[in-house]
Amino acid sequence: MRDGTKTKKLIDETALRLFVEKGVTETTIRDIAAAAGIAEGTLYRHYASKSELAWELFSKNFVDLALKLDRLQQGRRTLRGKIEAMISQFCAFFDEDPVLFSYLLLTQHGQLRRVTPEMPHPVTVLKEVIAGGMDRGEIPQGNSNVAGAMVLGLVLQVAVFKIYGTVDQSLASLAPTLVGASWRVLQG
Amino acid sequence: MRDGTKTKKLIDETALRLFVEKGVTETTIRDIAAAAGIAEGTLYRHYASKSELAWELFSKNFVDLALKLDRLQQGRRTLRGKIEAMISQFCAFFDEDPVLFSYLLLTQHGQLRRVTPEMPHPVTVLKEVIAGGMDRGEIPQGNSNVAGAMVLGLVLQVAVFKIYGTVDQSLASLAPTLVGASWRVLQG
Amino acid sequence: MRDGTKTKKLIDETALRLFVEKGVTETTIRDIAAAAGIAEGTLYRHYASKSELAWELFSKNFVDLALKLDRLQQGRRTLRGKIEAMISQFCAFFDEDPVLFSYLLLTQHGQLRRVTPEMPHPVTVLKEVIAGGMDRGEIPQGNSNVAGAMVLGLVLQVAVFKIYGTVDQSLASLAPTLVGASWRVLQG
Amino acid sequence: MRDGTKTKKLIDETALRLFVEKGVTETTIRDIAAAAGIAEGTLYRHYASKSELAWELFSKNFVDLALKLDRLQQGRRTLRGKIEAMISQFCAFFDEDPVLFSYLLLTQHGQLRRVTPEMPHPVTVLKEVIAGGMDRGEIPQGNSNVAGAMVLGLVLQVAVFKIYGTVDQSLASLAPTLVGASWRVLQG
DNA sequence: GATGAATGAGGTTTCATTCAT
DNA sequence: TATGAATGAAACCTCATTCAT
Repeated sequence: MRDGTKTKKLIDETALRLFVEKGVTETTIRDIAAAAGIAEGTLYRHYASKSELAWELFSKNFVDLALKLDRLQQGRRTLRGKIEAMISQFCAFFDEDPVLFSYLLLTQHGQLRRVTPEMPHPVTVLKEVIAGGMDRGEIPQGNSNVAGAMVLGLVLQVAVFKIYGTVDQSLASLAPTLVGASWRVLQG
Repeated sequence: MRDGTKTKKLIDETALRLFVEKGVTETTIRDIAAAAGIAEGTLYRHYASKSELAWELFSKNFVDLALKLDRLQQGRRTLRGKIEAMISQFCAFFDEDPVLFSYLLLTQHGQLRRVTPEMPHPVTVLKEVIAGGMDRGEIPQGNSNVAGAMVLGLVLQVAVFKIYGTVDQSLASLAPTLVGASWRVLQG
Repeated sequence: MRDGTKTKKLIDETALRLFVEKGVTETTIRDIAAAAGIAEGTLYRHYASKSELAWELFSKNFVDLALKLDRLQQGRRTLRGKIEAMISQFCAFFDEDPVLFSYLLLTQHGQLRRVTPEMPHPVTVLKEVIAGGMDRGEIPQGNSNVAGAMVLGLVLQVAVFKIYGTVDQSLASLAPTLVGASWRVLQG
Repeated sequence: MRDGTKTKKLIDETALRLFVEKGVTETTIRDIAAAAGIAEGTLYRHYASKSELAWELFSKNFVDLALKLDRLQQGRRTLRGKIEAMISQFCAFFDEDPVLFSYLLLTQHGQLRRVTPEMPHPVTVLKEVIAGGMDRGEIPQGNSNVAGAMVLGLVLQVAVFKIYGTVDQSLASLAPTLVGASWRVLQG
């Protein structure tokens, strides 16, 4: 019997690439099928609809990232250590699979409406790590939502510039800079 | 003589609001016409196409922002002053017209492909301001693209959190925090 | 401006004819549009979907028939008179617009699931007329549902045979026969 | 040796039930396979196509009914006896397998186009029985097609009401009523 | 016989745009 | 300038059927 797993993986990779290249709405089922070398109907054996495909691609990896970051954070004691671990690993993940991270970054606003509060969320992880640091007196007290947003934005915007080619170094090589800057931001 | 200017303004406001609420692709000409209380065909008296409408709404305001920021920056001597002026005015603009800024922020990745290098660009302004500060020795030398990205991201992500309701203060009230954090970031 | 009323009427007539000729599911939007000489999209200016079209064609005429029968029935005093009026007029209606009645008869089981109890219903009219006759002692007491079914079936099956060509007289010419038979049925 | 007969029976029963519940066109091969717990492809080991399945289910049972009715009719001398035997047995059959009879009744108009004149047909049996009665002077002369339609409709519509729940007695318990009414109808 | 992934033709529907009024 | 019915290309999706296992 033919093995569906391989086909599904092919669909995932192809769709991800096209979604990043042209945007989700601009990518048609035909595009994906043609690029993957499968029939249009085949896609529907694996996903109920195009938006389900876009959503699964987003949410699976989004949750996955949150869980990974959380695990990393838990491996360190201090806020500085946690920030260091999360940022440098984020950079490493990004460099490993830039297409995936482009997808997560560029389509976030389209998909984020569907994220439920129960889903593990990278932003929540970061926010709570920072709040913990404030509680332990490692950094001054402050609004952890705002602090989280600033650290997050600082890192993500550099990633966006990398995607657009405005920045050309690898993210990993910029990790120390990002960690340093984040740390200084938190000294508010 | 029927006053086309009023109709155009109505279209602009309605489209902007719907684009933010549902996304550009998800908003149909019919939606806009219905919400504005005009006929579908009328829209084409004022814009050549839907994407022209989306683009004009984006580019006009985007360039306008760049020019405003540039004027502000020119009114100050020091990098610190320039940063202060730009960030606090950005916050004020945002608070004045959150819908417009939501549009600029949330649809940026869709429209940015069409931005030409000649167009005045907020990012360029910021980058050059920072480069100037480095040249004048006000902050340590470094990669001004990366530094610009970090400052930009820090501010914009707080704005995004404000849009999503994660942060609830006015941006203006957060301006000093943002300026302080930006300044510390630049001490790389 | 173009007048949509004419187009809608054209759609109605064409769809009705094709639905009868080939069945609702077997008739495609393309078929209807081609036969009516309009674009496929045009149909959707007048009906939200194909099934909405099929349903409106059914329910409007179904309710209409019920109301007409009820009005006829109210014009007569006795059960015999009411039955006479309803059956002979039903036959006249049928002869006038056999396509419409074929549609009502042949698609009834597909559409009947959507009929709500509040909708005026030919069967209800008939049943209540018969129940009234029983109450007034014009015919023996009995189960008015069963009696209604028998009278209804007797008339409709002849109509069905007429549609299939098994019977070739006009229904109007058979009306006296149907009235007589119905009356004898009710002497249960 | 795997027993294909069992699978076929399973398909038949499942398909029949679903065809009645949702209609033939509205039931997919997938529906049937899922409900029967078999693979989609398996169905094609037993039937050449879906419409073949629907047709066999219809025609086999339709012809079967015609033959049974004919045998019953032949066992009686008088028209009254023949009518009595056919109607009461029809009621018994219906009560035994309401799903099957629902299928025959509700899908008849879809399948009837495919019935050939050579096929034994319940309507033909009934018509000829009535014609015989007229010939023997048991009932007044008349149009046997019309008379057949009336008797048929009278019985079938009660069955339809039973299917829809408007009538709740068993058909068998209504058989005497139906026979009596039919007999009175034939006194035209 | 049985499986179920894959096919692809064809269906329904959407929607930016045009054009007669 | 404004209208809104009409267009038609193209999107998404369904599903009977095939075929490699």
